[in-house]
Amino acid sequence: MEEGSARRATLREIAAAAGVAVSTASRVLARSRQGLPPSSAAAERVLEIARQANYEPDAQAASLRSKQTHMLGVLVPHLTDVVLSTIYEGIDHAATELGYQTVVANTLDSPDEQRRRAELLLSRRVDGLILGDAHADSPFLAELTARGTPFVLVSRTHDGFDSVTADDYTGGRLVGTHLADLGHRRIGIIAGQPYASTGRERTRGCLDALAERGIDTPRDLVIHSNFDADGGRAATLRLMRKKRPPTAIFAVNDMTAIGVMGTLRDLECKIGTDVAVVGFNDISIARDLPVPLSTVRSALHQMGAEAARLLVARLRGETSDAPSQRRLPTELVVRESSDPTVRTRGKSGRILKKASPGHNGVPIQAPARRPTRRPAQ
Amino acid sequence: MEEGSARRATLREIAAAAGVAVSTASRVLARSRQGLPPSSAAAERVLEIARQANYEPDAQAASLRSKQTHMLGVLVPHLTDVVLSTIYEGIDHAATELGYQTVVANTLDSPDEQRRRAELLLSRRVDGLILGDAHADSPFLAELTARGTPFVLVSRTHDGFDSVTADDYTGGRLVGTHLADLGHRRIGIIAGQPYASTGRERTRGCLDALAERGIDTPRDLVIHSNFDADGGRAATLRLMRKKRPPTAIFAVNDMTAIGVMGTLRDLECKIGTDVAVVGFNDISIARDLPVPLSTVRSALHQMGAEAARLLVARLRGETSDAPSQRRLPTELVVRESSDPTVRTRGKSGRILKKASPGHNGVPIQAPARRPTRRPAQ
DNA sequence: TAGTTTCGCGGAAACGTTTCCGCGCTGCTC
DNA sequence: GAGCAGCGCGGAAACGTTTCCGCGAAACTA
Repeated sequence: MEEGSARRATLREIAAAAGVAVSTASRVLARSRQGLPPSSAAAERVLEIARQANYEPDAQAASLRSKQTHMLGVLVPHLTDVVLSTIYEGIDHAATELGYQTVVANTLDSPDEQRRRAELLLSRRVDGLILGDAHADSPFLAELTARGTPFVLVSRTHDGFDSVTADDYTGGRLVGTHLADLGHRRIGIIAGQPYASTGRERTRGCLDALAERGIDTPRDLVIHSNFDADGGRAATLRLMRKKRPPTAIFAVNDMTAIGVMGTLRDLECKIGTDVAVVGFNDISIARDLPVPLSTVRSALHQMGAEAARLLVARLRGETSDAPSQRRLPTELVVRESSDPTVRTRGKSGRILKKASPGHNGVPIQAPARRPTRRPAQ
Repeated sequence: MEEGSARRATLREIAAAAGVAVSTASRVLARSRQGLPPSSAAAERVLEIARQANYEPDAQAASLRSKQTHMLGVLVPHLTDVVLSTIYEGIDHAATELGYQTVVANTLDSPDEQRRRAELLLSRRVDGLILGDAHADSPFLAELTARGTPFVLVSRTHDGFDSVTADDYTGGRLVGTHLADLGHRRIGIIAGQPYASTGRERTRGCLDALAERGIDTPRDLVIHSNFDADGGRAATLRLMRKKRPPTAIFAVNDMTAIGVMGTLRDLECKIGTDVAVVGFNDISIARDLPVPLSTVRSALHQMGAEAARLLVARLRGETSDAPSQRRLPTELVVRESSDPTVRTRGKSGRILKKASPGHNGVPIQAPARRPTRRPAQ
């Protein structure tokens, strides 16, 4: 093969050069990594020599002995989904701060692939897992628990396990309230996949808020779909082809909402005037779209970071045993896709309605807005 | 700490149960992993016992001895950029097929962070690196070569090193030709960061194609920016505030183009009519936008996959020594943001112009399109 | 049948760390 | 000044695998 490959210095060499035993060198370097100062002349010598030799411990060897890899495995449905990649960036950011590295894998939301990739990560001996693709009905989480593998859910939750999510239910309520206040009485919901807690909770929140205002939503206006633009396209066609199509559509995901808008445009509906559209997550392009998208902002980066911190706390045994189900607050961002009277120029001029964070089941007091004319069908 | 943590079976235990030496067990399993059938009764016994015990070799221990981790490190500016995450999915897909795992890290396009993360990956003893964030002027690549670290560039190229990119120059030419054919004579280019070969090549291609048609683009119409929507916003404001603003804008990146469209909307310009907009990459939402975006399609997933395959080939010493600079063909996708007469409904109805792949410097023969009226102002 | 090659097996070393254990030294206390 | 606690050091084992080496049996050749 190649001749290059400048061999990295080994601990044995450092120790020999400093005239100490390798155990001593190991201890000195470990202490220095914890921020402690060298405690003897020999220790200083070791540090200096290591620095000069550009020594980096071999993580493989270290973790073979210590049984700790300082790696976290992350499973997500799709990194090309900006929601998940943002969460992952948050995970990686917090993990790095805590001295952990992350390894991520796509599972395409397939239970088989989820198992395969988890097994692969576990054979790398990751210290724990962060799962962004929890399925409502899968026995996988229970199996992991039985095996004693530490893990934390993110984005989607599941009873009985640690999780960090947005307050999806309350977020859904915000949307229901908003659309009702605008005068809508017939609202279609594109609810995502039934196995994802995100879509379920957001849908439930919206339906509850509507019901409290005397608006009953027939079953057939709630449609399941993929969490991408194509899912939004397909669902929109089904909704708009009904005898009495909705005057507003809530897509539980911004990408889906973009598909909705694209399809409405194709159908020559004016977005926001003929049909109101609201999404969820406030991904960065939402405000940059030719018709800016109303949506519910959720703290995706923070969500990932919190999940990583929770997992590391578990690994360190710093926490109580009860499952921690953290729900991050959300806020409604109104833009022209639901209310054309809101002119949002550049960065400013947005209207936010904050939810009272994490307080499920209590109606949000959103300031009543003037009911708009019922949109032409 | 915990009592759970069902210990995984070790090779020693498997060997003992089968009544063979661990070296034998190791060989048998290695052979079976290569698809070879067991060659003796003892071998069959080992395989059966391993299967029952759900045995998975400890990757740490294996690579400590064998000096091969079967891991590839991937560095990208930002995974939240769908261009990079798509490339990464391609990398991971091909790597998995070849029996490699990938570890990815964000570098935020910062040279310091690039170094830090590369070092971290290397201390995990990854077998090689795939770099998606090559900087034009950085000495980093030469250093890696000097150290004998195998690597391949993706998305951005650099003289003298392996790379897999889109044929950015020809892609840029397609845009220049398209806009000239539409009758535009004053075209703004939002060129991305000067250190990225992508933006540079695309810009150069566009300028060349225009120049060949007698259109000279003043320097001040070429503006550098970040590769995101905000970059597009800022650059558009600068362009449109000029005494003689352009009638068309080429953003070398779709996200940037979305920022352009958002800003044009704020300025009350009609996209495609007042000002034509063209992006680059054809990310999936381009066609779903309320005003569908004209853009140049590049094979991002394939690009990542090719990069992974090239790196693995290098690792296996299967290739010649000369640097391989692969350029994947691109094609123009015309939509309403540059040509409102193209009505693209749903999935169909798009017009594609293919580039002759990889043939730099030769004018593309695009069918001449009727010149449109010069846009207002 | 004897000699030679082939082949698979077992033993043991090796990979680069961390951690356990025992020992000697320092410094304190009485 | 003697005894004892504390501390840091060196030696060595351990982590779980792969790979080298030598040996014996089987298979083939002459």
